[in-house]
Amino acid sequence: MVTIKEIAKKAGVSPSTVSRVISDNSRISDETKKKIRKIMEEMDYYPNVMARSLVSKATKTIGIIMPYSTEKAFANPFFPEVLRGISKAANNHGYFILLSSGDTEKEQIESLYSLVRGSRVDGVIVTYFKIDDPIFQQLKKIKVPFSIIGRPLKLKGINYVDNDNVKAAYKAVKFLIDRGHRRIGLIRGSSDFTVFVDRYEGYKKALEDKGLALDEEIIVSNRFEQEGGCRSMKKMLKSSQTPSAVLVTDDLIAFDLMRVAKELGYKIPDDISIVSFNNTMPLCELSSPPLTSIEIHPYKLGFNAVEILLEEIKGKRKPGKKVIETEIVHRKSVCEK
Amino acid sequence: MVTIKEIAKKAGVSPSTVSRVISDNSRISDETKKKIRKIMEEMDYYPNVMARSLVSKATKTIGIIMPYSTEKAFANPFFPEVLRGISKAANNHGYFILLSSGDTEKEQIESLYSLVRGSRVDGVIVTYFKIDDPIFQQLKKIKVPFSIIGRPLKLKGINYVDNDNVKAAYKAVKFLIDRGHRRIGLIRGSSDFTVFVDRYEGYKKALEDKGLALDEEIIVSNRFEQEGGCRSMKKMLKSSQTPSAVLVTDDLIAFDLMRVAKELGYKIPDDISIVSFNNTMPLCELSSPPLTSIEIHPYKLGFNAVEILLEEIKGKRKPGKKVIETEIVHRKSVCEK
DNA sequence: TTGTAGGCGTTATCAA
DNA sequence: TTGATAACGCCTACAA
Repeated sequence: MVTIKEIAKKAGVSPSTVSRVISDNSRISDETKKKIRKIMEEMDYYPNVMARSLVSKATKTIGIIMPYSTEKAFANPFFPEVLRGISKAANNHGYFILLSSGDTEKEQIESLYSLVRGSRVDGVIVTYFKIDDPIFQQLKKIKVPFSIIGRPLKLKGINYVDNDNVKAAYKAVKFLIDRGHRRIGLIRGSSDFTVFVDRYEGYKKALEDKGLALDEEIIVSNRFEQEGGCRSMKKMLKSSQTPSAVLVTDDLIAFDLMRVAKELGYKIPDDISIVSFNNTMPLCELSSPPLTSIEIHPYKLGFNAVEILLEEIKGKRKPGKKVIETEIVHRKSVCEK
Repeated sequence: MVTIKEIAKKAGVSPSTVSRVISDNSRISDETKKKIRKIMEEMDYYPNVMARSLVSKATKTIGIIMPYSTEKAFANPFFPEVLRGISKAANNHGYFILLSSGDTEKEQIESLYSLVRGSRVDGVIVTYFKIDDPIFQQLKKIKVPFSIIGRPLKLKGINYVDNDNVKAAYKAVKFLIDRGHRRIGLIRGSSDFTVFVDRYEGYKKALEDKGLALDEEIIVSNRFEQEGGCRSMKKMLKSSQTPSAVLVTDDLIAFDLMRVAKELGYKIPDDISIVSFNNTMPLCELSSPPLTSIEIHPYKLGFNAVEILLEEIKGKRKPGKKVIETEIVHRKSVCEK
């Protein structure tokens, strides 16, 4: 491994001169610069990042935290897509990305801890927001710059990127109402995540604004537990008055719903219209019928999470938020009534 | 940031003593150890990784290379799944993972270069093998331990993890033949990747063994180009004698084929049976009909790529390979003839 | 069992 | 415009 010293020796100058050439310091003669650059080339020199970080206190690396376990995270195409955006933005700025892992909450926290405390990263991006997740306390405690994808509960001094989920759900419900639907069900998703809370909020608001009553009978709360979820879906569909449309907070769940509905003999969209979230590709296009879904632009979410974070790291701005627009992608799972 | 020195001062010992306690050196009295550990706890000490790597020459980090662009890579659920396996194994060994990015071949190589030459990583995993991809020359040139997911062309001295793709394709074709199919088409995939070359090999071998002729008319080479792909598929389906079954080298392509086939009025599996590769979930289950596909265990591929790599890094073994078994997952896209 | 001193590869400060 | 020198935080002979 060739070092700055060896270059210096070969060039007959001091190590500091070489260092200055590397940083393109203005007070080095062009002549020396040229000479030294040539030697660096010849000797195939590359600066040692470790040594550099040791003095500069910066690693040019950001840590990424996925929901534990990474296992589940990757199952949902949302996260790879977010990662893509992060990757791209980081790359643009010459930053590297380090994936934090951990199958349990505890491992997750340990991983974060060692990442930050060991000075492996300059900042951290958390790809989700979950209420009461201890990771956020940890994050504040260890005082590392971070940004969140999702809406945190307490906003002061926190960077985050999010969709306006209230609005998105509102628009979706309005979309259904405009097409003549009056009895609209909801599959909510875990209320531990602000995403789902917000979508619920938008749903309620839209019904209210249009003078439609909220009916708990056609609101399903269960989620990730496949089993309970299916049972609740069935219950909803068989309720005293079957909904003519359902808003679902995640495509993957919507597919389950479609399956359940078909099992019970309902036709989609004739008997039941469905609008869902995430516009998961190619799933939404391939399902039958193709699913009308709300594009939330996970790539942009990731991309902007990096931008915001780096602005803070570079001291250019105070923490703030960035909202990514959403739009409904029309397919075949909704009919007019 | 609390350092070893501060701990030393507080404890009234020398920094080296503290360092020895950290590495649990056997020649430090239990008493001192206990005392110092307590102080470290109190002062919330955490060793600085950069400083440590600077002297130890190890980063406890492995770099991951996805096909450029990371963009496309994540579109195929195969890669997230591989990443999961890598992540898990790395975590088990206390290693971190650094994602290499780059939208172009050139960027990719630069990224790898700075990763390795900057001493950011102890080793590298390449998640694919592409014939003549300059990344591999680069890899050899910079002399970094690495392992590959996929079968490299020259095997000597290279770590790799792979399925036996020849065998897998062979079994798939045999499976179709056993069910009465005699005219079996193939959608090959780019011959730049050994994966696809091998699957083609297995296909040919199976036909040969069973005394069936190879018919170029029902072998489609195009791939990633959506357009040309569809046209070729149509051509195959409309060939002088439509195949009763098709082997497809990637689920995502199989879905395209299904769509094209349906457009042309063919029923699946009644008119055309399909077997494909990757067992992409939940896609394979959700498609109609659900797709019979070959599980290649991407998680295991990733997991073992790490294991092999770390064995080499730790000097425990010579480079070698590891083969991951495959199996056909039976669904509804194949019928008896 | 512990301390001293030098070094890992860079950068930054202060002189020259 | 350049060179010494110290420092970043840690590790490891070599001494004691």
